[in-house]
Amino acid sequence: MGDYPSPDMADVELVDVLKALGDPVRLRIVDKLADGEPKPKTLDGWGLDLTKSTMSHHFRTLREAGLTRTIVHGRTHAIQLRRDELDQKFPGLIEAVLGER
Amino acid sequence: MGDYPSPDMADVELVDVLKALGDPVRLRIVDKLADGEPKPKTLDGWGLDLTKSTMSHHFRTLREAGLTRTIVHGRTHAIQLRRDELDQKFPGLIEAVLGER
DNA sequence: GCGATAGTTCGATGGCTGTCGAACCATTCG
DNA sequence: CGAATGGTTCGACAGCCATCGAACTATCGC
Repeated sequence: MGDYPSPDMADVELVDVLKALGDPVRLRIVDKLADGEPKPKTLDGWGLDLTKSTMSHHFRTLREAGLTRTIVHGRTHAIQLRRDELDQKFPGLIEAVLGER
Repeated sequence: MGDYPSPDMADVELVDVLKALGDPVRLRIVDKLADGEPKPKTLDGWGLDLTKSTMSHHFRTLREAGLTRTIVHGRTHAIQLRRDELDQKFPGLIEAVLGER
């Protein structure tokens, strides 16, 4: 049973969010998720040259930190930024982090 | 020759700022610096039960990440958030991080 | 059912990092 | 000068973490 629980936003701590964002790979991933739409994990456009297992590790870290949710769809997974909830809990944070582009 | 160089804000990378903030001790320190005033490193009010050397390590990390500057004043040091520069380079970030209090 | 595909998990490895105590450095004050 | 004070630096240590390859799980399509 593939089960990919995201924490309740009430339990999400700012410091853990910041720690998750304080890695170049994960910051990049979050950046690609900026528009709020779910993106397949297989996306070529991550622009990252990493193994499947390493990507999986980062996806998990983001999810457990409360930044993303995983949407299972058959044998493929999509990942989505929890934009609304994050904006409510940490106003301005996501926007600031996605800043310049 | 006590020299405590802060990096040029132009060279400061967002991911390094986030990494520096992604630690409970340093997030706390930054929080205490919120008002922009220099605070003595000896401040009792940090609320942290750590050794001198450990505090020194965190102060250095914050400075090298571009978050703070050190002001030497005789044999005492003060630390100050680089609020204006940070606001200009990463609009909204500091405010979002200082959020709830 | 069987092969292929999407993804996770596990174990190993090397590097980074938070913490401490002790030694050291610089400045002030008597 | 000499002692006390504020801080840094160094070495050691333990725990964490990014990365990889290999093994495993589950689903789709023939």
